[in-house]
Amino acid sequence: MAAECLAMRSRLIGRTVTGIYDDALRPVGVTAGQLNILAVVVRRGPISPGEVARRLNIEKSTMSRTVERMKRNAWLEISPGESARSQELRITKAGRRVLEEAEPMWREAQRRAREILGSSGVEAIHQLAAAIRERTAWAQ
Amino acid sequence: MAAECLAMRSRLIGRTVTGIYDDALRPVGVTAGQLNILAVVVRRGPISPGEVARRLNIEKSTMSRTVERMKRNAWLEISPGESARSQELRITKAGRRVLEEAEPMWREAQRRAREILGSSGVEAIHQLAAAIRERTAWAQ
DNA sequence: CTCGTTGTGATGTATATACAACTGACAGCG
DNA sequence: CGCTGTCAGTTGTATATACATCACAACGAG
Repeated sequence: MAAECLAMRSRLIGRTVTGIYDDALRPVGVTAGQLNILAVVVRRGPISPGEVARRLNIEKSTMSRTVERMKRNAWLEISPGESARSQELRITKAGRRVLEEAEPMWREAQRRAREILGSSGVEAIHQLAAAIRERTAWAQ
Repeated sequence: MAAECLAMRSRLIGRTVTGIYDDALRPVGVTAGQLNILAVVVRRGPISPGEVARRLNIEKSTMSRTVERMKRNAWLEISPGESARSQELRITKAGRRVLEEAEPMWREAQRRAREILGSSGVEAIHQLAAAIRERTAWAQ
């Protein structure tokens, strides 16, 4: 069982790859997940947490807590959105700085990950992720 | 960046696949990771936590806490090992029962996961995991 | 034998994650 | 207008995970 469990194996891959990025990003103190959120927020201007979560296929509760940490770090600014029940996220100066500092490191991590996974591995991951996102799109 | 980050994508895959197993296993109250530990312990007789962790490529601290939970559930029994600094894990009757009940569900989850990932996806995951394990073997 | 090193686990602290339950706000319906 | 259902976000609770550090035992060199 342990020799073939797909859950264990895909988590192993996830842990390993995440480790590469988190190692690289440690000097900046941002995680891969947080960096991706920053990237989405900077790109899409003021955007609601829920929208970011949908774009990144993240649970809303995970998003809520991650945003909280990023706000604590003053990387994100949160203001009430159009309707009183929604919010708007904006990147702050500090957030922008983090993003700029982190980008080359992210690039380096991406390079190292490619190296470790091999081009077929990289392709497989992109393909699988795309398939999952498509499949989940229907649920949203 | 968000469109191509390998860390995000591999974690997405891991989350999705894990979700399939955890859904299937929920009635028994065991997670995929715990089930794998049970499988290793039942197979390898009395075995130390460290050894299990090495076999499953799990951090020793993660292992320590997972074992604690499984002990709390009375699925595992912990006794002092040969040397005073090591321990021996044994599966209990309750643990065996869980394993038996869970196995068909695990099989079903595995089937569903295969279905979702497709045969090329399954192959890619096995291949990547194998490569990572090999690569890490050197570090151990 | 003593000291420094290494192996095994435990623990502190922090993030990511899930699911369920909850709150508040809105929107449509009767 | 008042209900009812839905949407956005939060919070409770639990697991998985990482890294650093600690405690302790065991081992090996001198």
